[in-house]
Amino acid sequence: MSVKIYNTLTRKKETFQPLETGHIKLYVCGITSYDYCHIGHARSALAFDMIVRYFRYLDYKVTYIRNFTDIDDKIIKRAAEQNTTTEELANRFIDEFYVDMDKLGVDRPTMEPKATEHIQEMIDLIGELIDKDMAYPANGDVYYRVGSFAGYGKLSGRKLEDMQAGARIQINENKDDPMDFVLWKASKPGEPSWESPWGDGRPGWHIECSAMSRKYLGDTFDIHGGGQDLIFPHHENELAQSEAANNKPYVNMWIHHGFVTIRDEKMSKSLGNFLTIRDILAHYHPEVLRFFIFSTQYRNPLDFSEAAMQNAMTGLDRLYECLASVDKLSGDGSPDTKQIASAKDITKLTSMEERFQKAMNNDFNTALAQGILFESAKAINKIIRQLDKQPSQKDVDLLKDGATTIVKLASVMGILQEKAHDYLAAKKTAMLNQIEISEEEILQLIKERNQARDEKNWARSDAIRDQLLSHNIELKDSSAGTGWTIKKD
RNA sequence: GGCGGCGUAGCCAAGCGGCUAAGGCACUGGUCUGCAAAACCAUGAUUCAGCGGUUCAAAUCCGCUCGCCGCCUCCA
Repeated sequence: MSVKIYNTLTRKKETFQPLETGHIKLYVCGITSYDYCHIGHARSALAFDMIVRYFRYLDYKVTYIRNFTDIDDKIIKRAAEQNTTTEELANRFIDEFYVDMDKLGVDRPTMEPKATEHIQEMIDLIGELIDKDMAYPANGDVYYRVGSFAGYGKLSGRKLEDMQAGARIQINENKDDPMDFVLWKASKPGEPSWESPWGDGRPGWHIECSAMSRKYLGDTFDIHGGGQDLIFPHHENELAQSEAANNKPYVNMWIHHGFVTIRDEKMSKSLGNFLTIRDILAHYHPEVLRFFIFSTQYRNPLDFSEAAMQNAMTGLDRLYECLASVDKLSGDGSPDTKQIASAKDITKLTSMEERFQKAMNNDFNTALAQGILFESAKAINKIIRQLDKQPSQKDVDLLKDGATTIVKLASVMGILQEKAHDYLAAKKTAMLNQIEISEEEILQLIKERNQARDEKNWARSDAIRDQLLSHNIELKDSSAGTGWTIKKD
């Protein structure tokens, strides 16, 4: 089985084959750090976290580089507004980024280079481009000569003429051609700057990724990723710079994920319709956000809403409830009892991993993968419900193996990673804090109600249940006793 | 204006030429229960925005129309 990935460059799903057998080299554009991260950033981090986890699950070695842009116009502007340095501001929000990532359980990439720590590599790269006449200095700036690179536009599928026709490009008299883009910017007084052969200045945005990816992954590497909004101009320009400098293909496979939208509009800082990661985590368990994000295939738009988050939470709870009920199975089964699981349910469970891989191999179809988890949980619930007091060894093994496999597969998406009991208990505690009744009171009332039930005093029993219901507490009677949960709206 | 994507049950969402169109949420009926809840079982699209075409066969390929979204400027 091989992994198929949609490649932006060819606009097709292709069978993925790393350049070096068993070792995947991946570069992803990280954040520009000048503010808190929003859910769109979370989707990016989580999408590639999932992709890397899946490759590692398949036993690939993955070298994963994700950069920080810690110098650019917006950082300079924001630092000036806040009366601080670009360095302090950028580092502060890198720290905040890690706070969010750690809460979300995002694995750290292999390396996270910062732009400001690779100025020399960028100057070297720009120098090579000038030597090849692919770039030219002008009044302290350096520009890339777009017209000299034959492949310009191949990633974003644009023709140079079309771009010029509808272009909204600022007039800049330093440029030979309006489409040329900046590699090095002369600094204005007071701005952070670095020495260069062309005078004091700072790098343009696109050159940093070309320089850092080359340093850590080489001239040509397997996968380059980012959001769909980076295709043009950022990735188009990176490709132009790197291929012109190295005379080699830059990247084999380009992966671009879709946006998070709100009311079907792109969430972005410029539109102001964004929610930060910490806004969400204040109200939802991190796994709920992960579950929500993976409920749609990574390339499709994902519309954020409270209803969608509630939906995700209900689904996640259901899976945890299933795992918890398997955990409750005590001891070993009996070798003498007959197995009651149906052939169909046995197949559902034993084929789970194979079906999961098939889904994931098809361009990381996490939506389908979640469906497979639900089908498996359903089969488990069904078997448990039919179980005798002395369950058969075969059934117990099937259930425990099924639950173990669910947890293992879910780990690719970073969900179901808590002990089911702990997750459900923590949830209960969190919910208790929102209502005006203590657990002791609840348990006392349940005790009273069970006494009433023993006396068949149904009026009293129902009154207590209604009383608890007025506090949003729902009761669950079972042979094992009476449990309770917080009612969903 | 140029380029790209999407339109599948009440909502979310798989499916990418051929098994009864996954799965989740919601709804309804049943089993269970003193009654409930949870769980389980069952039910829901003769049909995939519309219209044509290709094919023995199309939600899936092609064309046109309608609607929505994104990129073309910093943006995950």
